Amino acid sequence: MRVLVVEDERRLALALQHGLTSEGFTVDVVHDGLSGLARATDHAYDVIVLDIMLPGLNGYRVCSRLRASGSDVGILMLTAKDGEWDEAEALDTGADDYLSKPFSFVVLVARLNALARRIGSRAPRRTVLGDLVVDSAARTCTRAGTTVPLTPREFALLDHLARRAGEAVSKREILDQVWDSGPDSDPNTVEVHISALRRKIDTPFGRAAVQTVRGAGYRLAADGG
Amino acid sequence: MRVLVVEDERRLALALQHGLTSEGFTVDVVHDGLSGLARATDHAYDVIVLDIMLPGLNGYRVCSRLRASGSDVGILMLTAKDGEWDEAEALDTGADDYLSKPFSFVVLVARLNALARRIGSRAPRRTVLGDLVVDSAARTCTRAGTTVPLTPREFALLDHLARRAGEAVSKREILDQVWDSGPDSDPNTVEVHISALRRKIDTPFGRAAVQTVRGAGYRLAADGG
DNA sequence: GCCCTTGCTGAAGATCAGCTGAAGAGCTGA
DNA sequence: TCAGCTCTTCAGCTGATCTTCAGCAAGGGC
Repeated sequence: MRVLVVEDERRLALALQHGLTSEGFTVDVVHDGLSGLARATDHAYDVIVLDIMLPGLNGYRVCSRLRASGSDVGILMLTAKDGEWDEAEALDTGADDYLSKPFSFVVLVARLNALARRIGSRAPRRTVLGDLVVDSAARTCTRAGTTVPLTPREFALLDHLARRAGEAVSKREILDQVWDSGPDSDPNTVEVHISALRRKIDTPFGRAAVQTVRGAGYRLAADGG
Repeated sequence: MRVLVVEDERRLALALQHGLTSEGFTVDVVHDGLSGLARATDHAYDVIVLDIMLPGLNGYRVCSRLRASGSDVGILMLTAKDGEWDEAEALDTGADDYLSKPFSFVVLVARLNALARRIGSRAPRRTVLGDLVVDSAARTCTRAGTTVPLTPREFALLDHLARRAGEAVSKREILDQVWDSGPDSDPNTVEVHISALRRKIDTPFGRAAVQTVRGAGYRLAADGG
C-alpha cells in the first residue's frame, strides 16, 4: 500500500515515515502543500496523510484541489488540537477521515487500513473493454463470453492494466504494484507474464488487447483489442 | 441502501449527502424534525442518520415517535459533544447507535454498514443458487431437494460464502467473519472445513459449487456449481 | 542495410498453495 | 463418567505456479 505523507514538521514526518514503513506501507514524504499536490497528482497513492497547517498551500486547499481534479485517493487529515482548524471543514473539502494531534500511532495505522479497505471496495468491481470483461470481485476474466482461467499473478497483472485501460503502464510500476518487489527486481519477469497473458486472452481469440509500448511499458486497449 | 439524513446544519448535511452518495448509498436529506418524521413514515429507508439538536421536533422525539408507530428502521443518532445531549437517552428512545460530533466520516460509514447488516439480518434470508438452497433463518441447506446435514461451523462457512455468492472471498476474511479469530489464526482450518463442506454438498451430487480461487480464497458458484 | 537496444518466449528447477487423512482435545447430553 | 460428535492441528503429498536463463526476434537510429 502506497502512502504519501504531507507534513512540514520534520521530526514528525520522519517518525511517520519510519513507523509506517515498518508497518508494511510504502511511504513517500514531502514537506509542503505544493509539493504534496504535485506528487499526489503524478503518482498513484492509495492514501494521503495530510497535515492541515502547511507552508505554501494549506491542507484544505490541497484536498479540495485534488478532489476538483477528480482524484478519489483516500485522504486522512491531521488537525491540530487547538481548534483553529475545523474538522467539519476538513470533511467538507473532501477528506475521508481526520485525526487530531497529538494522535496515537496505533490509531493512525488502524485508520489508514480502514481507509484503504474502503477505497479498495470503492474501486470498480468490473471493467468491460469490448468483449473482454475483468471482474475484480469474482476474480474472473471472460473473453467473448468464455471464462479464461488465469493464475493469480496473471490476474493481478491484468487487473492492474484494466484499471488503467488505455494508458501505458511502465514495467517499473507494474513491478511495484503487482509484485511487492524492491528496486532490484527483473523487468523480464513482467515480460514473461505478459507473454503468458497474451497466450490466454489474446492469441486464441485473434485479438491484441495487450499492447507493447516500446520503451514505456504496456497498455491494455480500451476497446478490448 | 437507502439513507435518510436529518440534519439542520446545511454544510454538514451537504457533506454527508456527497460523501455517502459516493459510498454507494442512496441519500435523502431533510433539515428539521417534522420533515424527518414525515419522510421516514412515507418512505422505506434502511437507516436514518438523525441529529439530536433539530428545529421543530428534536431527535429524541422523532426517534420515539417512529418507534411508537412500529417502525424498525435503523436509527443512528448524532450527538453534540458538549454533553447537553445524552447518549444513553438516545439509546433509550430506540436509537440503534449514536455518534458524537465531530465524528470521522470513516467511522460513520462503518457504523452505517454495521447497522444495515444488523437490520438486514433481522429478516429471514434464503439464498437460492441453482438447486442449492441455503436458508440462514432455518439454518438448513438443501441440494436438489435433499436436506444436507451440516455441522455449525460448516453451515456458518457456507452461509458466509452464500451471502457473497459469485465473489471470491479470502481465507483471511472467512477467518475474521466465520471464526472470530485473531490475526495469528491458521488458514488451514478454513481449508479443512472447505474440504468437509465439499464432501457433503458437492461430491455426492457430482457438483463443484465450492470453487478454489488460487491465491485469493474461495468462491461459491452463483449457479450452484 | 547494419548494429544496438528492447522485447519475446520455451524450458527447467525451485517454490508454494492447497488438499486430505489422522490424531487428539474439547464439548454436550445421557 | 462416558460416548459421540465436532473442531483444530499436523504433516505429507501433489500439482500448479513463479522465476531465471538463454537464445532469438523485432524496432529504430544511423
